[in-house]
Amino acid sequence: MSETPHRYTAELAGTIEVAWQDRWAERGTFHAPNPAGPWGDPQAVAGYSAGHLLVLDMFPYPSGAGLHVGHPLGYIATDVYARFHRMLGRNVLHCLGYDAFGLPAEQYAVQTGQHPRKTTEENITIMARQLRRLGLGHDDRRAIRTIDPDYYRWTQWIFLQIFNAWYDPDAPREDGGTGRARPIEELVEQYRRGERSLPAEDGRGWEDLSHVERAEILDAHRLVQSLEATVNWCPGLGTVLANEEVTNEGRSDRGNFPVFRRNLRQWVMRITEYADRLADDLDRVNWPEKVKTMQRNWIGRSQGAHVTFPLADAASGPGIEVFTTRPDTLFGATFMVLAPEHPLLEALVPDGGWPAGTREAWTAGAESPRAAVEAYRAAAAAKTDLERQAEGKAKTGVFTGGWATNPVTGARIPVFVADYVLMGYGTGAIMAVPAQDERDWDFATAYELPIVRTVQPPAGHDESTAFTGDGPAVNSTNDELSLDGLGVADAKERMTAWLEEKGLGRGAVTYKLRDWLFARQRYWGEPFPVVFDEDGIAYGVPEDQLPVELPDVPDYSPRVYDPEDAESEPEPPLARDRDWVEVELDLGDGRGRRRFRRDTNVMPQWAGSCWYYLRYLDPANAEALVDPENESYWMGPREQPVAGAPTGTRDPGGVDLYVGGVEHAVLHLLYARFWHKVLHDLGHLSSDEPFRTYFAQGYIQAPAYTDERGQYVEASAVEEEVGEDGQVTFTYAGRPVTREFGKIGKSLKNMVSPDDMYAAYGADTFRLYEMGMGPLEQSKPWDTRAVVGSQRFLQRLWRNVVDEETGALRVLEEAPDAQTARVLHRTIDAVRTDLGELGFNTAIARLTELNNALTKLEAGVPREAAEALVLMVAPLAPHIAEELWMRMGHPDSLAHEPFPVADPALLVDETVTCVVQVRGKVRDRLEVPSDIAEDALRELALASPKVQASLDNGVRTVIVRAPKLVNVVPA
RNA sequence: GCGCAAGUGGCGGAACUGGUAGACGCGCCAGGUUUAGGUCCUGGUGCCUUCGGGCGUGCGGGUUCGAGUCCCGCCUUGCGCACCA
Repeated sequence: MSETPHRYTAELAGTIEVAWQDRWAERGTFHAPNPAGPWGDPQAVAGYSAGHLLVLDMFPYPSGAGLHVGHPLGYIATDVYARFHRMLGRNVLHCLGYDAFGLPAEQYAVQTGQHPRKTTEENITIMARQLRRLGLGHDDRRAIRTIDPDYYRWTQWIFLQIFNAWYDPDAPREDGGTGRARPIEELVEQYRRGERSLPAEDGRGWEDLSHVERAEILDAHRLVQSLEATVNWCPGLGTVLANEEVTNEGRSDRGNFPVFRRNLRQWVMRITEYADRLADDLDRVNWPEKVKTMQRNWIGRSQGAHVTFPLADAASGPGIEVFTTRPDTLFGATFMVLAPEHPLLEALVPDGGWPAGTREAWTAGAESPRAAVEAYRAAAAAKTDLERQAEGKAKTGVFTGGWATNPVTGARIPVFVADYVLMGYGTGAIMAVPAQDERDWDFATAYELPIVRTVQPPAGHDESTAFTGDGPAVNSTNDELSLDGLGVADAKERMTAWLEEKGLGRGAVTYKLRDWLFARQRYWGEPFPVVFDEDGIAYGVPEDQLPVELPDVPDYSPRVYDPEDAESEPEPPLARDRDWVEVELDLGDGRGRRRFRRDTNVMPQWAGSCWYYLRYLDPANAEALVDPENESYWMGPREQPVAGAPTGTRDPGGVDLYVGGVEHAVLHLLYARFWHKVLHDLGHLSSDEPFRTYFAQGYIQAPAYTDERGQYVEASAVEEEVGEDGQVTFTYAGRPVTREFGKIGKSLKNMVSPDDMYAAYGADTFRLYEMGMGPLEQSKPWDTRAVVGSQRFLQRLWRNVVDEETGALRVLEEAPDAQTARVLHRTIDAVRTDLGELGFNTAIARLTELNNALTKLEAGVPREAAEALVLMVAPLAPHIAEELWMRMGHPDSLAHEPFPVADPALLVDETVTCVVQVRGKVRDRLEVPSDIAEDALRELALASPKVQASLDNGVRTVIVRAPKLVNVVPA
């Protein structure tokens, strides 16, 4: 390579980097002291004048393929931020553990025919080595792993907390709202004292009930329940999945297998109890609006009313209950629609032929309502979600033969069955108001149904369409009630009040959010800390018997099926281990040792990642999942609410900065918030949200190439050529290929490993390149060729301090000249601001300018400037900075050295360039004193010959913005 | 279809509350070091130009002394939601 022996090459960088990584580890440089718990060191904590900061990365899953250059992006960003704040005098907690249970780990193990623990641990070893080589300033004592019994013991403990809790919607909260989780014993106490009436009103008290009866009552209140429910069964994975894990196309998030609806008994977490708080508290956190919107959409809260429509022909009966967000349009409800799965259909359809008033279009050509409805239901049941979607928005349906009564008009209205109404939302039945709803309009026009406008559309509204906007109510009067003239909001209120008064309906809120299906019929996960007795009653395993360890089984593969086999049944691997399943335990309930059956499901991957950040705070604590003092120190609410929060909002506490990809916007971020709130309600946590500030990082994309068949070819073997005409072409093995940019990975054959970067450039160069590419939130293309720019920066920095020939120090023991001092302090000022705002790319640009300016100093670089530059580079490229700092005579690490502070006096230049414009176009530039008076500047500008030359007819106005701009407006 | 972002040199990207468009880097061009290539160093680099200047931030309008930035309409790309009553 180079003849100069002390040149900053990749080899030298590698030597320096590994040496510093060892020193940091030996010295425990990044150990953050805790105020309490097993590592409690209150004195050390008190030594931090500028407070504390908790920085967090999304919990990584150790993949079998190793890291690619996209993975470290966020880790580097949080590391730079953490190191910067450490230099500002804060006690910074930053670490990283491993989310190692779950489907991908298990699939990888099954593929390679090895035990998942073995492959997972090997993968962790590889990943830990790759990450260590990056030089992240992590507190390595806190590198927890979800698969360790010491960790999942607490995952199980949290499960039991949730299992042994119920949601009391009337309990006051300290934030002024009502509704919170409470220990189930408090519910038992209420029943025992008779403060709460028992469901069966047969005069018996709590003590008179059998243990089965009591269990039934309590189980119906628990925040984790075992329910017979419609679940997403995925034969290809051999397990059921949560709604969040099923894509819009009705396939599994992992593996893209078909998912079928089945009724099965499963564990369900009652996240819906928290729907309101999960939606409302988004106002209190500093997150990207986009992610907040995604969570709000997923929760899908809508305000409206439940209204009951009596059946027209039955003397009595329950009627049809609907949910509507537009009770104001009730006068315009001219028909009703039930979902094909609606349970009332059976009773509603009359025997015999079509009733009087049936139109030809309603019958689908069938002989009778029963035949028509049965055919329609069968057709709907046979359709997958994908097929329903493929049919677009064309409305189909048939008349049920049944009639209902519009409760406000008294009109007899037909009841249809149609698949545009979904059983899974609201009540599975709607009142159809074609005039004010596009879907109902489409159906009404297709089936010749009446349309009555009850909101007056504005002039110019297309009369062949529904009107869904605001306007005065019309045609909305009966003997007791008139909405006419009212706006939508007032009309809703009036109508809801009237319905409530008449007992026909009541205001209601519905949610799209469903309860969280929590069990997986797989092997590689946390066992449920639950056992069943011979009556099928579930008991939590006592705390002192945790963890329930995952047994080693000879056959850990899940039973998977033909992905299309909807009729297959889940079969958990743990069920095959009879010795484990059948167990004799003393639950400590005074009934002695009894025989039980263990739960053979395991928890979903989200379980371990729902709370890992809490364990980071106190990983060695054997008494509690986290010492309350540690939790409130690191995560407790702060004085100030987050930026942009509505006035009066209180800070919810939580992690100070969370960085990760937006793909977890709904899944992980929602589940973790839910668990956190439960633990908060039960008094275990002072914070009320897990992630106060969340930053969604962009992705690094890399070029991928396809050949003429559209197949991806190995990107690293593609050659680039610039033709005579300047056109760039790409070839692979001599044949032309087409370039695109996409996610880095095996499937696009465009892997770039950080290991290659360490070898070719060193970790500092790699870090600098990733941080300099552009804004953190943006996705941007990887370009290995461009990495050299970052290396040149570090080589110049090195040369500014160290003589390449001799290795001797080159810094001058004299003060910088005035100009250098100005550049230095302007850089300090800018870099401080940029690093605080995650503006790493602009910080690097400013540091590059300073570095280049110092390079040009013939005599050498003054120590003051060199040291400040090294300290400012330290968060970004820590190894070279430590090395130069040491060579400049400092024996201690610079990790806790104060970050340079700009001298305000040096931020103002003596002279500035003033731009002189004529009609907004630049005509001249003048060097002027920066404190020049407006009048003097005006004179100077008008005197400019270039300005005079472009003024023919004199001057109308002169706008002066001293000292930087003058704009002359000609007459 | 609805909603939200974003469109700036050959490329990644700068530009604070409207005030010098293109910081910094890649690439490219020229020169230097080197036996040569590469590395490295120095300088140049938006486009056009008759060398006066003209034109330039997706397109078309507008507000303003002055617009990448503000307003209106469109186009493109990306993301999210998608019969949610």
